[in-house]
Amino acid sequence: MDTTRARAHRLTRQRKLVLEIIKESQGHLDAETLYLQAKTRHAPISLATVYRSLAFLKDAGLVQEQRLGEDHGHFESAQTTPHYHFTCLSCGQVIEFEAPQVLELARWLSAKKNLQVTELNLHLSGYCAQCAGRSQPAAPKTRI
Amino acid sequence: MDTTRARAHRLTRQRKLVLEIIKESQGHLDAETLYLQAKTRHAPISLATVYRSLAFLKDAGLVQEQRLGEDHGHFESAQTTPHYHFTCLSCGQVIEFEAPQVLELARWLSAKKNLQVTELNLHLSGYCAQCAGRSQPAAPKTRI
DNA sequence: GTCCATGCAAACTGTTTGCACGCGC
DNA sequence: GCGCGTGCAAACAGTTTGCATGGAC
Repeated sequence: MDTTRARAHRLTRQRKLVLEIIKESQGHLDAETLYLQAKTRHAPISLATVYRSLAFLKDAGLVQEQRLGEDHGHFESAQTTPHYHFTCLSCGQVIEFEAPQVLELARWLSAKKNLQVTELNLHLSGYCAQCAGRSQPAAPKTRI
Repeated sequence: MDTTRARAHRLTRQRKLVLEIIKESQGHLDAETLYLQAKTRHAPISLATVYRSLAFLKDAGLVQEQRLGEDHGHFESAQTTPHYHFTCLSCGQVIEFEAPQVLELARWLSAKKNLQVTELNLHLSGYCAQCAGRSQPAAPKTRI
């Protein structure tokens, strides 16, 4: 009945572990990698629990999920400064960058079309400085 | 040996059909919907062929794939003017919009970090004008 | 002691693939 | 008629879920 009543959540070893690994890695882990990293540590954890913990932490606003052009999700520690991602199609490295213009754009759109924007996802891909130097196989159909 | 030699591609009924449906729909179909629409027409086609045709057409630059925050892909006819998408989390409608600033942003980033950007994906979600009017269940954790 | 969280395995969704047949060229 | 495209079903990856047990509070 009382929907405002906070549910009793438990801070288990596994949840702490998942959050810890994400924070330490500083990167963009997928669930599988996270699971494997957890295994290399002593802690026993199952893949299902990794997913459940991630869902929990995401819901709590402690981690964020990203879709970096792959068919599976990547997770990173929630940050205060919004930032975006560039993925190199050749070497796979992910570069983070800030771009305040994006928020302006969101506000502009918000006002123009009267939308309430709650999520924003900007993802670029292409070739990083190093990889662009090497000869690309044919013209990498530049669509932009 | 001759990598520049064009492969002989065939324009089969199924491929024509897939392209036709995408063009007519004007929308953002996923493979399943596309498959069902094809079935309602006379044409016999399998889901596997839908995927294969989409891959083919995508490769040919005739259709583009979008990830609209869902766990599955959406496809639309390739357009000359770049545009982006907003998905309403409440009613599910997809709103397209143009935003030249985005390309400027990409160029800016390209120059600043010396990247070669070939793909750009900007996706917003939140609540549309109609849905934002109705009372939302609690504060829709606005992260932006 | 109560209940939520976990582990396991099975289910599930979206997508891809191997192989034999069919059909565009 | 050659060889690519198709259909079918099975395989696949990532993710979710049912149920019995375990552990946080």
